[in-house]
Amino acid sequence: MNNNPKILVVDDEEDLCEILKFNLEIEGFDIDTAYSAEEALEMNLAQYDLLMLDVMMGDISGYKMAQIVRANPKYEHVPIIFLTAKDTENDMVHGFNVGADDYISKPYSIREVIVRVKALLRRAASNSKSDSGELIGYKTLSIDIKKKKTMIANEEIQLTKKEFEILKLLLSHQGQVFSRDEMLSRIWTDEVYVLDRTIDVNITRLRKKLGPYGKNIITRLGYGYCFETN
Amino acid sequence: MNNNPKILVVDDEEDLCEILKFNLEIEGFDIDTAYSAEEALEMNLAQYDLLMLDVMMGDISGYKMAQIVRANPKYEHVPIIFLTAKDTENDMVHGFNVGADDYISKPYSIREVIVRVKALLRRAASNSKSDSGELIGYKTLSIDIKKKKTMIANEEIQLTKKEFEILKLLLSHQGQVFSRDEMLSRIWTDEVYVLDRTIDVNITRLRKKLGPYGKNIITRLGYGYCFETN
DNA sequence: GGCGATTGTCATATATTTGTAATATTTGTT
DNA sequence: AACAAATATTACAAATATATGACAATCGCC
Repeated sequence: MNNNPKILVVDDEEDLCEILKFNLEIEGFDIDTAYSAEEALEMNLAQYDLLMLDVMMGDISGYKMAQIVRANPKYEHVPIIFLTAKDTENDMVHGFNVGADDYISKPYSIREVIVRVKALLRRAASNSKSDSGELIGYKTLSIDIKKKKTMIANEEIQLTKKEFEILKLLLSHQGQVFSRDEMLSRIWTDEVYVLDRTIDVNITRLRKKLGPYGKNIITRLGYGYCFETN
Repeated sequence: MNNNPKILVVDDEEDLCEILKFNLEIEGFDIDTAYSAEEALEMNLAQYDLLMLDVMMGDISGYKMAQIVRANPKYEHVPIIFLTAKDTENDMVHGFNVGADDYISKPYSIREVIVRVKALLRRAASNSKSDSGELIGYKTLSIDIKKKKTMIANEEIQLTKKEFEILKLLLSHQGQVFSRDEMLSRIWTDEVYVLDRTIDVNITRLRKKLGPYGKNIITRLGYGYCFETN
């Protein structure tokens, strides 16, 4: 498992998908492709750091897809870039109105796409602490995202990957409740199918290792878990 | 003091500054202007939600200014948009490389500028606000949707899932009456069939937990329940 | 391929929520 | 005030949800 940004490219012109995939992978991104909005909407979109949508596609246009994505609380935060041949001002305005973060009209150069993708990811990352590589913490508990290290008052705590990922998620959104499904889609890769109860077990393990801070991971019965700051 | 986003426009063509100022203020932004990078750099840039920089300016170009801004930890997070007549791919790439979040080349339409500004602010805001979940409330009673938390004057009230969902429904439509059937279809899953009387029982429980605010959940005989603001 | 660490599953124990039914109270109407 | 209809309350049982320990499967690494 690596930490490259994951991008989903959705375009019904398979050649264009491949060209983008090829070039963006050179830049160090992980690219998945879908050849229709329908196909894309069946995927777990929360796993991506960015969606690149073609506007003109079969039954569901890129605009329509963006609206669907933005209406789903699970996905609404994922940045969206439109790629399109349409180049009137109205189209662009419409694109932004359905929630685009950027809008690139064809013919576009690959370099333009790359720098715009990077700029968007840079901003998205700098604002969501979780990816910034900075320290996240609460009182004497802190985690270092880049070093994958967990400390309690200068003592290092050995967490496994899953434990660390769960703590990272909860700690970087203190107070926010995450359902088991949400945690599964954010932390587990989608090829893997595991039971809800797996979360419970990992939470138990995490709590045990966190000692006194274990109490801060609280159960919202019927909803999920959160890290509570008291 | 209001809460409009504050934007600084830096351009040595005073007319262009004024045009932007005029149009963006119509959209509800607070605009300050500076006619050179030197002038802008003497201001407290941290107060702004966005910097709009012309690339071609006197002694210090927009690019140079962006580099200076980005190098200062106090300002580095402020989003930057370049406005420019330069329109070669290299210029654009350079703009992004010095830390731009967007790059708009002249001739640009005011509408394009406006939607791009909005998109950028939307993203910048959505990420910083994302942890302080949606709050709904009445007087000292408030609920946090993301945290699934209920507070009365800084005291947390422990509600069960059904109680919380009922309160959320009533509180987010204050004054509106919901029939038992409506509440059943909104809060209970389709597969489950429960008696109308179940609602009554849950309402009773909720009222008890809400203490003084229990009185605000009132019964419309023959119709249902609502949260009354008195 | 084998070893140790990690991770998932299951079985079981425990805790909490929720629905129902029986009973009491309120409300609107006459 | 009396009555019927609607709602409130209470207690209990059933249904759900979670916690945890033990074991099995899997992964990563040499």
